[in-house]
Amino acid sequence: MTDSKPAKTARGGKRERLASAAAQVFHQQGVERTTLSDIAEAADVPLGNVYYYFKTKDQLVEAAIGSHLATLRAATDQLDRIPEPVDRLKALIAGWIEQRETAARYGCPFGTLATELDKREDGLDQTAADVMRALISWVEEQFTQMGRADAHESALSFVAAYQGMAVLTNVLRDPEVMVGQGRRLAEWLDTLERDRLGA
Amino acid sequence: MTDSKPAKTARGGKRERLASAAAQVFHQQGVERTTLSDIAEAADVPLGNVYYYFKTKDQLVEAAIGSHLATLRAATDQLDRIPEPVDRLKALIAGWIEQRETAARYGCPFGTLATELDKREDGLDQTAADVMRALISWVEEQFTQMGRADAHESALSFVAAYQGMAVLTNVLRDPEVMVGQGRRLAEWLDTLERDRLGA
DNA sequence: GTCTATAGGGTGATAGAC
DNA sequence: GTCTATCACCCTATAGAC
Repeated sequence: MTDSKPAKTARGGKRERLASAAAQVFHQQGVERTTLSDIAEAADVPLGNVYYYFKTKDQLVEAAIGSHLATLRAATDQLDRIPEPVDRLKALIAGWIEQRETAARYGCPFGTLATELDKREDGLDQTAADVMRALISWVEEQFTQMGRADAHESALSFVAAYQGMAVLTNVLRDPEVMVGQGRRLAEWLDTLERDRLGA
Repeated sequence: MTDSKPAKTARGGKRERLASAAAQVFHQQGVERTTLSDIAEAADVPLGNVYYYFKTKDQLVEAAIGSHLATLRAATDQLDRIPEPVDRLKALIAGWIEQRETAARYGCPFGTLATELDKREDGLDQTAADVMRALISWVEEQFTQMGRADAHESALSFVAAYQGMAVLTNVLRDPEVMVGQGRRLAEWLDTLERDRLGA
């Protein structure tokens, strides 16, 4: 989806550099406030050259979404090595807490992008929705393995809790919100496990 | 803050019309994608005339935030008439669920605005943060009246849960997410009350 | 007070030299 | 394949007629 060119890209992988620079700058400035020259500069590529790799700005947005999906895949691949599903979810929370300073300044890298794209009327919002669905599915699988009958609803609650605490952390500009709310989310997981073992 | 002009506004309250039109159009299109002529048209005011009431686009953003604060105040004033604090929170959730179709299409009117403003570096994001704090404070007061020792943290969780379900409802374009997650949030309130009465 | 016409600045996109 | 120069457009904001 991201790099299916007939093996023409010479060296340096400028396309990847542009895609990942786009993801970063979009996160910090938002899509609308970001100019192509901002991205070119961040990727250290001459402005006019951008159009050789991406014909439109929207294609850069699409590439940025792909970049987020790749990041998600890499993260869940790592988490899947943890034996217990509940610990995988806790490790995911720990990762979010680690990113608290970034979240306080710019919000969730993917959530804020998806929110911005949802104001538009083109199909880009659906591409973003697919990434969110991928996260929810992975979380749902953990709840299923934990033996929860309401795995899907629980997964929605779990991801919603994260998105919500990211919004508050960002709006209040307070990384400690992420710490405190992340802890409460982890405690909720403990409650679920206790109920399961107790019943 | 919104209308402190020396009683010059002739008739019709064009200033208020512009402020509330701005809030609505910003919600649907986002601030950056909204032009002054979009707002002028929505408020049924000639484009050039906008500058008589607001010298810059940023002042319209500020007015829109003020409009959201007024909406919040009106809502909590109504809710305060309900005898039991837990029922006030439940009524708040019910109101959010009622707005589910709008949330599915454009997200939380205030949360998405605050998120967009947080990408900027001017002080407008702090004005938005004040409104979020006002909501959290009101919710916290209800938890305090319910006898919760962790009223502040609970209020953050409550508002975060709403913001999160609004994000998912919006990104997934599915109003039913708000229904299902709203119900779970209400059930959590029931759990708290049961624990309190049981202990 | 109200509105029209327009200036001024900046951005996405293209043509074509190297 | 790589990059520079530039076009064409749109939007904010202003000057000034009514």
